[in-house]
Amino acid sequence: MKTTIGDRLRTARDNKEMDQASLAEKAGVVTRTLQRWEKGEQIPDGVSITRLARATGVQASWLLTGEGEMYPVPTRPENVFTLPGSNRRRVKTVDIPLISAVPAGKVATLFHPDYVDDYVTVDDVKDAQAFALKVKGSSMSPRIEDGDVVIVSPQQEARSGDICVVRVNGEDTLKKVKFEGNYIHLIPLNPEFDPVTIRKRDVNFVWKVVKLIKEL
Amino acid sequence: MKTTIGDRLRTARDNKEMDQASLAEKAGVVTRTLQRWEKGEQIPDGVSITRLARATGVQASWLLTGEGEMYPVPTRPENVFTLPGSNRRRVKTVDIPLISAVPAGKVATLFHPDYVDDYVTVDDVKDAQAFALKVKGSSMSPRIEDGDVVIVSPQQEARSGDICVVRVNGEDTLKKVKFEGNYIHLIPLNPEFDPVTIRKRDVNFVWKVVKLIKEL
DNA sequence: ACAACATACGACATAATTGTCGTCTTGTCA
DNA sequence: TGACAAGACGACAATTATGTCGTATGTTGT
Repeated sequence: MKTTIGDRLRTARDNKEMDQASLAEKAGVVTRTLQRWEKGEQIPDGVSITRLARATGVQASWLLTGEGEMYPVPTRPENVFTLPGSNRRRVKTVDIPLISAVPAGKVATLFHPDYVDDYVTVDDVKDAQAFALKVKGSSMSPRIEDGDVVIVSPQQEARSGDICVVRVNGEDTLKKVKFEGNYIHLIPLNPEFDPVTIRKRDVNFVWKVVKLIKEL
Repeated sequence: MKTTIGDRLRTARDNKEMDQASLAEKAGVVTRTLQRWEKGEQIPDGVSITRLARATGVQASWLLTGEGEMYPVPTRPENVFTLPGSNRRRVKTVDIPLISAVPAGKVATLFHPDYVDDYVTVDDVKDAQAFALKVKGSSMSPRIEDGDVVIVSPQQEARSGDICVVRVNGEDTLKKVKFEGNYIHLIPLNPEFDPVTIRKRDVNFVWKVVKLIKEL
């Protein structure tokens, strides 16, 4: 069952609970034209598609292809502004969702509003999928402690010696990792805890920690 | 400078190093039509836009609006997921000067452009006089290490047990402080260093550290 | 200079889309 | 029941996009 642009347009309009007349007006066309689009009799041009996407709140690419996200993921706006002072320079900051608990399943779920508690603003994080986590437990103490916030960049490849968030058999830990063949060593910084060696196939993910924020 | 669909289409084609003829063929139109699109004389219909986006590898929504990412972000395939609206709330952020060296004299001097190397953006710092410092030395290791950035809030009163930037007889150190009568104990976290006890009148200032940012 | 190529654009016919008008159906509510 | 709103759709003219010429410009390599 493949959907057409017309079907998707209809869905988008229904979701917004708009009638044909008002959507057509926002798209800058008459009702009859919108009907022909919804019926698939004719194909809207690019400008109209843009207006339709805006008016219905869906993503233009979804309207066109049916692929990708129907509604935009909660965006993290870039706050770009100029700072005062003689050595003015542009600073690019990013808002990153702070997630209380990493739910089972997909990474994308993380950005679900239910899981996003808050946002933290940081400089210099390239990864659009980066997010923040509050640390629980003291296995990385004293360097990283309970309540600290770590910024995780799932797109960056983790290497031996990096501090990472690792999920093993459904359980999440924060450890220094060391790769060795098919095994991964998880090394707590806290000498009171012992290193653990696990098989790579038991690991659900290894996410590199790129920044640490500690409130004192 | 606002770009049009035509401009973006041209950019996308150039980036792919395709000539008009081959892109036009992939879009299912003749060269002349592609030229009119690039020149902005006419507007392609939805199906053509989809084909153009596919052929050039850019995102359809970028082609249409110029907003969002030009090229799709490398995402894990399992990430595709539809999200409802967000309950995002805005957080107030502050830009704080990052200072390389604390000069002698008043706090206000710190904000002189000559001393400001950079700015860091953080949430939740109430103190308008707050500033950031790069840590040198390892007396607070392993919790705070060389190269970490600390946010200092001179307006907050330091109490026993707080980690502070202390200037004693013109020298700056980062230590845990303990007040006791007319004396202050400066306690490094690093056990290799010894605690120091000094008289209060030898202390130029004690600034409380409210946040620590560590790049990994 | 010459050929080969990519690009640019005018002119005109054809095809597609859109606006306008009218009519029809369906469901809702007083 | 009648009035009304939302939607559906046919017909025709107006508008816009496209295809198919032809021709012109600039660049590259021989």
